[in-house]
Amino acid sequence: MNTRNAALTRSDGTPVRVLVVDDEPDLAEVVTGALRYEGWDVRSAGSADAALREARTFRPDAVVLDIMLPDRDGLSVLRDLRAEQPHVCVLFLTARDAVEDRINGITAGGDDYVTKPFSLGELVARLQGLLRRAGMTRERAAGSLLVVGDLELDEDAHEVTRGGDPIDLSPTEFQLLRCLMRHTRRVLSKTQLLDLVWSYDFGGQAHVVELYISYLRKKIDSGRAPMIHTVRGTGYVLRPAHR
Amino acid sequence: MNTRNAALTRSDGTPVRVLVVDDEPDLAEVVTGALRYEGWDVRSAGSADAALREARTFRPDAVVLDIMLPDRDGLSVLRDLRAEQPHVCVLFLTARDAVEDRINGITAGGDDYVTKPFSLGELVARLQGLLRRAGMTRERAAGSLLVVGDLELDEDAHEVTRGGDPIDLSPTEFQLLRCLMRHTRRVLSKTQLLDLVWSYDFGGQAHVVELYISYLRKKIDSGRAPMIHTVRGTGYVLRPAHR
DNA sequence: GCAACCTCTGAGCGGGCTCTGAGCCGGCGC
DNA sequence: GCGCCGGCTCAGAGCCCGCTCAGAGGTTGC
Repeated sequence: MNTRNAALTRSDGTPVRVLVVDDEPDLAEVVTGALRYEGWDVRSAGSADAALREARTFRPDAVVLDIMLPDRDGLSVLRDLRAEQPHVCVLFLTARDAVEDRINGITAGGDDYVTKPFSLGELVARLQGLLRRAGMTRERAAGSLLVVGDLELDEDAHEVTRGGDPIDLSPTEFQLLRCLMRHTRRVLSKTQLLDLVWSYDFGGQAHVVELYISYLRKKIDSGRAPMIHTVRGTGYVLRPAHR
Repeated sequence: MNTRNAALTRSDGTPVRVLVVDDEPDLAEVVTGALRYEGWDVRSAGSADAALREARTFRPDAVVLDIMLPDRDGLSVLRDLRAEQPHVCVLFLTARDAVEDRINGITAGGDDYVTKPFSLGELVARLQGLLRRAGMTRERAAGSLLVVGDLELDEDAHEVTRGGDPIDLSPTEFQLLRCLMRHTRRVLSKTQLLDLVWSYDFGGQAHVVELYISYLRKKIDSGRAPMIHTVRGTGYVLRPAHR
C-alpha cells in the first residue's frame, strides 16, 4: 500500500480495478507500476481487441486508454466498452498535437484525458477524480479535500489553505504538495518525487525538487510550525505541525 | 455526480430516465455520456423501431430524438411514442435548415428542439427545462434560477444580474457563464468548457475560451470584486466574490 | 440591402513559471 | 580542526501561458 491512508477501494471493500491499454510496453509498464503502487488491482492490454476481451472478464472500474492504438480508433473502443459496462470510467492518453477532434465532447461525458508526456502524479490524480465523481469509491464522502493538520488542499477547486489562510501555488508547487499530502508521514525520495510530479521524459536533475521544496516552505511553513521536514540523505516528509 | 447540486431525480427519488435516439454512433455516444454524467439513467437506440421497442420496456421520462432517422420520420415516431406514453417529454435534434413549420407544431405541444450542431451544455439545459416544466422532477421549486454570491442567472428568462444590475450577454457568453455557475468552486479546464459550451464539431482552439472569459470578466467583474479566477495551467473557477 | 452584432483568427505583449548555475551553510567524517 | 558532501537559497535567462486588441467573415434583424 502506498499511503497511510487506506488505499482507494470500491464500495464493497475490494481494491479498485484498472485496465491499462497501451501499445508501448515501456510506458504501459510504468503506468501499471504507478497504479499498483496506489494499491489498485491493475491489468494491461496492448491492443483494442485485447482490451475488450480483458474487460469482459476483468470488469474494471476504470480504463486508461491510449487513443492512438494500432488497430482501432479510441472513440469506437469507448463505445464498445460502454456498451457492455455503461459505468466504466475512461482516462484517455493522447499526444499533445494529436488530432483531438476525434475525442470532442469526451470531457462532457465525465471522462477525461491527459496529454503525453504526462506526470504519473497527474495521471493518478485524474483517475482518482474520475472514480470519485463516479461515486465508485468509498471516499465519496470525503470529496476532493486532502487534510493534514491545519493544511487543506481541495483538488477540485484547486484551493490550498493553512489555518484558514488561502495560499496560492504555481502548478508544479501544487502537484508537489498534493503528492506530499497523499503520502503523509512517509518519506519520499527526491527521485520518487521527480517521477511523480515531473513528466516521465523530464531530463533534469533532482536539484529542482530541492528548489520547489524551498518554494513550498516559503509559502506554507514560513512563520509557523514547519510541516515539511527533510530527512538528510533520504528525502522529504510532510507531517502535521506536531502540537 | 457532476455538479455540487444533487442529481436531478424524479419525484419518487429514482434517477430521471432518458432515451437517446440517433443513428450516428459517435454522436449518440457523446450525448449519452453527457446525460449520464448528469446522473440520469440513459439508454440509446439507433433506429426508430429500436427506439419504440426500447421505450416500451424502459419507460423513459424524456426522449432525445433525431428527426432524421434512416427508417422512419421523426414525427411519426413522436406520434407512436405519445400513443403509448402520453406524458413523455421529447427533445428533437434537427438540422439547421430543417422545415421549420413542422417544428413549430411540435414546440406548441410543450416539446422542444435543438439544431445540429449543438453544444452539450445547451442540450442538457434544454432537457432539464423540459423536465422541470413537465413537473417531472424534484427541483420544480428551485426553478430555473442559478445563484452564486450576488450573481444571478435565470435559465428560462435568459436574464443575468449582478448585485441587482442587469447584464446582457451574447448567447455564447451566456452559456459559458451558465456552465461556470453550474460548477461553482470547481476548476473547469478550457477543454471541458469547449466540450460543454461549443458545438461538438467545433474544430477551433482553446484560445476562444480565453477570449470569451475576457468578455465575461468585462461584463461581470469589471469594477467589482472578481468572481472569475484563472488557475494557471489548469482552467477557470467561479467563486463568490471577496473573502 | 444595410447595419449591428456576434464569433472567431491572428498577432503582440506582459508576466509568471520553470529551470540552470553558483555560492553558502551546516553536518559529518577523517 | 579541516574538508567534503548534501541541502538551501538567490539571481537571472528563457519560455510559455494567458490576456487583449484589431479586424475579417458571417449572421440577424430592420
